[in-house]
Amino acid sequence: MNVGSAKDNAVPTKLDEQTVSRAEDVLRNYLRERGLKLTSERQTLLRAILGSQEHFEPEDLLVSLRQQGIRVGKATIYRTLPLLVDCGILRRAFLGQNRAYYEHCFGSMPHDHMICTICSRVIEFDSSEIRQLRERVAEPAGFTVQSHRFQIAGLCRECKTGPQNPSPMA
Amino acid sequence: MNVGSAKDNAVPTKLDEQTVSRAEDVLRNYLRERGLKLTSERQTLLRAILGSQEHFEPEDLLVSLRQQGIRVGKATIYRTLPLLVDCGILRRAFLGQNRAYYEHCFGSMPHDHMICTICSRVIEFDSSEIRQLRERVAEPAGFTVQSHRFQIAGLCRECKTGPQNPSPMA
DNA sequence: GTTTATGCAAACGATTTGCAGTGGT
DNA sequence: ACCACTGCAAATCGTTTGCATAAAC
Repeated sequence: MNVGSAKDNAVPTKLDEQTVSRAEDVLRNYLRERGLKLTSERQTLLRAILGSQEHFEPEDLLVSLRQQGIRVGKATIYRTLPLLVDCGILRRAFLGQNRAYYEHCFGSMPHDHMICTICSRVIEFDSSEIRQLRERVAEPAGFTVQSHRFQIAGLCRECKTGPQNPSPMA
Repeated sequence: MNVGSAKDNAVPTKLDEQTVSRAEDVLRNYLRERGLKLTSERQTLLRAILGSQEHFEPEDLLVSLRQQGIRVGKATIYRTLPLLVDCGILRRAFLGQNRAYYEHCFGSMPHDHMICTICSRVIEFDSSEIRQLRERVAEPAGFTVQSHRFQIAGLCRECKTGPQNPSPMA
């Protein structure tokens, strides 16, 4: 059930070129449909995002790219991320407190997050049960589900014995 | 299963004095335990919050109080809300995009929210099933649950036939 | 060629913080 | 009296926007 766990942000890793080009197709179609353009910056960002295995903030992307000697304007990043969300490549994941966290969801198993209130470690878990539950809950209200966000705050195994931290869900 | 629905923010309503004084006790104890003080501003805010039946933002509180001719500094509000969250009277609820939403949870049934992506209507629903589910999911990871946040985005009954809006979960 | 995108820097808006004065305890 | 709290205004910080230039189509 546990899919993985994470700590660092937006660390670029080896890319599956196959996946990249499939994602690029998705993006290309999405853009064409609305008369938008597939610029080199958008391709760069798409690559960077698919390469990141973790949750990241817009700023992380900027830094990560700079370290690779690639310069992309901050505004471009902020303007591009919503596009990628909209075409289903990216999703906004859990929120720390009042800032945007993203993770790519292209080809990855749907999941949600547990976040340790002490060490901030993030543990992912399969969300299929929640997916069923959300339908069951929405139906009697005549509500049509588009998406959900589910996050659990608490103490991870390692922090359970350490000093307590009361803050429930920042 | 459906507990209610909401639209406007922080509209003061008639208060159950009994509830107010119980809540005040909770707050008083919480403060005393850490050498903090029960000021008149904190009492004012507690009252205002208990009186609000809806989800609200810090700014809503400020405005609502001003309308009643009560002046409380914005900073005081921002400094007080986390205290109330910490002592369990308040909770941070769903987040629009990157701002803080609160609702009081003193004596109210635990619930989560469905939010219509078109009209922003909020529908509350009982969260007991989610509470069981979160334990089931946390246990194998050795994770101790403190709290969760669950929100469903989609189309409410009324908007289902109106113009579509793609944005999944802002 | 036309139109959308980029990069920069300025603008924004929510939240936070420093500080002098006020008020619980 | 002491120390925390308030209010104000200034400071932060993530995010958005305006505009001149560059790049897709």
